[in-house]
Amino acid sequence: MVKNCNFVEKLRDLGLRPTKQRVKMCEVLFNREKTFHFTINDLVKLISNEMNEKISLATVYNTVHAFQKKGYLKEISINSDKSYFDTNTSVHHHFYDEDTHQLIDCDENDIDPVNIKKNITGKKINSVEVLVKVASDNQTQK
Amino acid sequence: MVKNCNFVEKLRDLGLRPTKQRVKMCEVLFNREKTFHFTINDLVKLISNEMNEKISLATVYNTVHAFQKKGYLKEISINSDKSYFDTNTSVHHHFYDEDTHQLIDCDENDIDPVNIKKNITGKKINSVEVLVKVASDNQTQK
DNA sequence: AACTACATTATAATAATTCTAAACTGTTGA
DNA sequence: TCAACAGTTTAGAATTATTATAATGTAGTT
Repeated sequence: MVKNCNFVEKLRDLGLRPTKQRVKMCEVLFNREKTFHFTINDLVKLISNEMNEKISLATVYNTVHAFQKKGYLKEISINSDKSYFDTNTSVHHHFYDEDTHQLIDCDENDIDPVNIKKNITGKKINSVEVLVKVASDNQTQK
Repeated sequence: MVKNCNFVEKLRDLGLRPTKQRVKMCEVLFNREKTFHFTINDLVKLISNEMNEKISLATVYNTVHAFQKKGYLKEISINSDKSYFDTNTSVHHHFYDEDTHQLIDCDENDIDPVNIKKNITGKKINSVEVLVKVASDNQTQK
C-alpha cells in the first residue's frame, strides 16, 4: 500500500503538480495489488462511487492523458469505440474477451517474443502489441 | 479486374442482396491489385470523389459492417478515434505509422507466427493481431 | 501575502457512430 | 408479369466518446 505522500513525490518526479485531483486519481489507480485495466468511463464511476469524490470529466481525461504521456499509464490498442488504459506499463500483451469486454494481461510466459524481420526505413519501432481476441466457444453446445 | 456480375454473385453467395449501393462499394473496395486499408470516412470520400456517386453515410456503415460480418472485410485494431478496415482478410499483421496514420501490411515473412501458450477456459481464440507502431526516427538528426 | 503559471471546471463543440421511421427495391411465387 | 413482403436505403435525429473554451481556482515561488 503506497502512502499518499509517495504519490505526491511521484507526481513531482514526473513533473506534474500534485493537485488534490491527481493524488485522488493515483489512489484509485495505483493503490492496487494487481494491474488494472479501465476506460475513462470506468474510472469516472469508480471515483464517484468507490471514493465518493467528484472530479470533472475533463480533468479525468486531462489527468489520464498526462499520466500516459509521462509513462505512468499505458494505452492499449483495441478496436473499439473507446480507449482502454493499463496500470501495467511494462511490455506485455493482452487477451480481450469480446463477450464481457474485459482485458486480461498476458505475462511474458504466455506469449513468445514477437520476432519482427521487416523494418521501415527512417522509422523506429515504438511498440509491438499482440491482442488475442477471444469469445465464448459455442461450437460444443450448439 | 473482377466484373460487376461477379460482385453480384459474390454478394448473393454471402447472403446479401446485390443492391446498387453494395455493388458500387464492391467496385471501389475490391477492384484493386493491392490490399486496401481505409476508414469509413476515406471510403465515403472515395465514393463521392472517385466514383461520383452518392451513397448515404448510414448505408456505408451498414454495408461495411455487413461485409465484415460475412468475412469479406477485416477490421483492424488500432487505438484510435476511428475504425480501420482491410480488404485483405487473411491472417496477417500491420505496421502503423504514427506520423502519417497509415497502415502497412506485414506479409507472413515479416513476422514469425505468434505462439500463444495460455488459453482461457470456455473461450476460443477469434483473432491474433500484432500491431507494430512506428514513427520517424528523430534521434539521429536531433 | 501576492504573483504567476499551471489546473480544474462546467459547458459547448466536435467527431464517430448508431438509431429511427419512412420510402424504396430485390426476390419470390401466383 | 406483377403483387407482396422482407430486406435496404435514406435523411436526419440521437448517442457516445472526446476535445476545446474561457472563467475560476490553486500550487509554488518571491
